[in-house]
Amino acid sequence: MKLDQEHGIVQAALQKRGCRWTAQRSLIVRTALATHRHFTAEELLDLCRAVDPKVSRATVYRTLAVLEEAGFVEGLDTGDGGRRFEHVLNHEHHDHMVCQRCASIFEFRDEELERRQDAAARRIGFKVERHSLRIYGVCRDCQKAKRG
Amino acid sequence: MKLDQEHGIVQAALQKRGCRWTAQRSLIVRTALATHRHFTAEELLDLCRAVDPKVSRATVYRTLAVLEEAGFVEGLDTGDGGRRFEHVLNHEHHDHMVCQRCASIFEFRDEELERRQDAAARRIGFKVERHSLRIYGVCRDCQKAKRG
DNA sequence: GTAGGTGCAAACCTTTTGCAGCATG
DNA sequence: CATGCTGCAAAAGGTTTGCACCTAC
Repeated sequence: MKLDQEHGIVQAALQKRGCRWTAQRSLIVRTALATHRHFTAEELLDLCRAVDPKVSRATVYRTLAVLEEAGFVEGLDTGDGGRRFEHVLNHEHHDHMVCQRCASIFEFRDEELERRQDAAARRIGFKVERHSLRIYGVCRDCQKAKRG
Repeated sequence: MKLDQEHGIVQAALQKRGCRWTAQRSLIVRTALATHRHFTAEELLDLCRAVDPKVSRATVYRTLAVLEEAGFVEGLDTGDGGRRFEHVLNHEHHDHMVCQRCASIFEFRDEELERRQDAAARRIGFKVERHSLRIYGVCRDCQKAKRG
């Protein structure tokens, strides 16, 4: 199963970084990988607690921080102050369009966009670590709904 | 003076929206317009209190929300959970590079970037209202500092 | 006069932290 | 068996809200 494989990759990577592999981390990682949505920390906590009710909130936050640092998870601000995460394993980098009406998130990618961002940074000697591009607006369905 | 003129534009626009023009709003708007930095709500509060010590925190937050809705102010997440604002009056749109070491913010603009974003949105029928592009990394000075 | 704005303080929400006990490597 | 992880609960930080009073229109 693909999930087990990914789970193994994360385990190996974290252990290589000197982290211990606990039952909680295993559960949190598995749950995060299995979630094909952009989740909040609280949502992830709930999902984990459905399996093991005594996982603590602090552990979820701490594990998310580790995963983010290791590059397996990426945080994105939703523009309204909220924070959501997505796992990026076997997920090539992409940007997001966020519908302001239904909160749907659409992913897209444009190579030329990436290149030009790098070029702009190079121009002022800025070393890029990551970037975040979000386009806010109204998705096709909500435009229709409004009219209809 | 340019500031007075801008202040007048904001006043007119807010009144047209049915808002009342109070001494507090006037002060908050003037202060925000005069600040040529990316400020937090708390910093704006402090600046206002330097003039009138009894301006309340709630009023600053409420006014910032109105200004943002009216398009005079734009919020940007700093990537570390923080939120900063900038006024966008007579300020053409630009994107930001945020140094993760010294927190400096560099503004840049690339027409082709804008065009390609619009094109990507059009492709899926998404109506763009605004966008936010932030590049995180290390600025030239901090790269030097690290080496030196 | 009335709807909207204000100040205060408390509530809220999300995230972080201190600490004592526990389990991994 | 030492160090890192966990759970708990409390603290922290930023933002919002309820309410009574005030004021622009």
